Amino acid sequence: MSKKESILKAATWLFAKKGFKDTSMAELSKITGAAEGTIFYHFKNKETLFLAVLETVKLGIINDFDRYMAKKNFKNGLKMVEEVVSFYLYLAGHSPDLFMLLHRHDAYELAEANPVCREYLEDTYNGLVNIFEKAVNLGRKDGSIGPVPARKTALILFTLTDGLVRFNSYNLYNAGALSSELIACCRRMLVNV
Amino acid sequence: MSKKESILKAATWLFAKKGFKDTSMAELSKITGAAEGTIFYHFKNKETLFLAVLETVKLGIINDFDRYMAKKNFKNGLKMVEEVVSFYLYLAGHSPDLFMLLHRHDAYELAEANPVCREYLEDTYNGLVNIFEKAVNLGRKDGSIGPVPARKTALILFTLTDGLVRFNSYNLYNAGALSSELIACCRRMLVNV
DNA sequence: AACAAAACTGACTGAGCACTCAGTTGGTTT
DNA sequence: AAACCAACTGAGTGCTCAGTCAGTTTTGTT
Repeated sequence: MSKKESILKAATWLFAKKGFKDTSMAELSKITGAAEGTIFYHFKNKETLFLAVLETVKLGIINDFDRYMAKKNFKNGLKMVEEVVSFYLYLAGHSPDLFMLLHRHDAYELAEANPVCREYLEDTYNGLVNIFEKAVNLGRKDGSIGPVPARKTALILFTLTDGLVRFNSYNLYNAGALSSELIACCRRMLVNV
Repeated sequence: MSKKESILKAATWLFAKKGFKDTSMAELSKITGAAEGTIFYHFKNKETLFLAVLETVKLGIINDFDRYMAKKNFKNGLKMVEEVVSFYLYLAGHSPDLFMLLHRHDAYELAEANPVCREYLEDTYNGLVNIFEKAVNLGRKDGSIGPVPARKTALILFTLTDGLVRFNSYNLYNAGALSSELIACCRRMLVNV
């Protein structure tokens, strides 16, 4: 792994763990073994580094989902929704850093001023919501899902799933214990009666 | 309004707008017209001030809900769920600062080390989830809601509603346009068939 | 009026921070 | 071997910030 790569990797971890402001370049330098100057040689400034991290997060999540979708074929739309929800929870459990970064306010604050940042966020969320929407549309066609508006329902499904992941990271409630109930709720919400 | 009160009020606004780290005592001093020394006379340090803010947030939200519940009587449990969701969205729209503070990571990070902070958060969330649970239990009894586990369902309803509020504050999607669909989803999720 | 306590002040301090820059290293080209 | 260059270094710089403190003003009490 090149020094640039290890800086990026450690930065992802640190930004996720501590947030933008509480991540210091001195600590990043210590963790990676790279001099502070080296960090600024590869990344113009802290904000640029953060943007690079956001891009890898976006690519990482979208790539994980693509690979999952490629090797699966779903019985019907409703089943697909259920499995997408499950996979989302699985991913969030296995790559907590990626989701933690999306759940902090840092990126949204930067997005207000920085169009590139905004684009990364929109791409990430659109990619995810689109998958839910595809599943709902499939279910509408094959009859497993009732007459619900696809896009809005996809947004709600996504919000619900993502909200549970977030709650889990707060350590206030154990959202893991809710996952099967979550899927039951989605089913009741969608199923064609 | 005493100087202490105006410091607390301005701090709530600033912490919500900028987060803990990006809120400076110098700016707080300028906004309130109180000298920096005055702030530290009333609040031992920045963290103590933040805790005081969190307490007012907790009291504010719980108080708002209490007053709402006191003057309402609901047709049935399902209707109550719907109206509680609506009221939550209404409150979040009218007191965005309170919810923004709960949606930032500052409080959860502090809660890891500070039991008082953790208690404030748990009280706030428990107060809210309990209201949802009451509504679900009512619906189970009066038959408007099907045989769902009350606590878990309440948690999911809360997560869903709160998730929508959060998404709205990100300015990525307009969650306001989703509120009626949200209530329809809750209804489908709960209704006794 | 005299006094004490509480409220308030703002210049100051020391620590931490992002970022710079003059210089070094090690590999490749001519 | 000379010239070149991208990668790398870390002490140094200027700035911001939370928190302090010695002193002043306001308020309440006798």
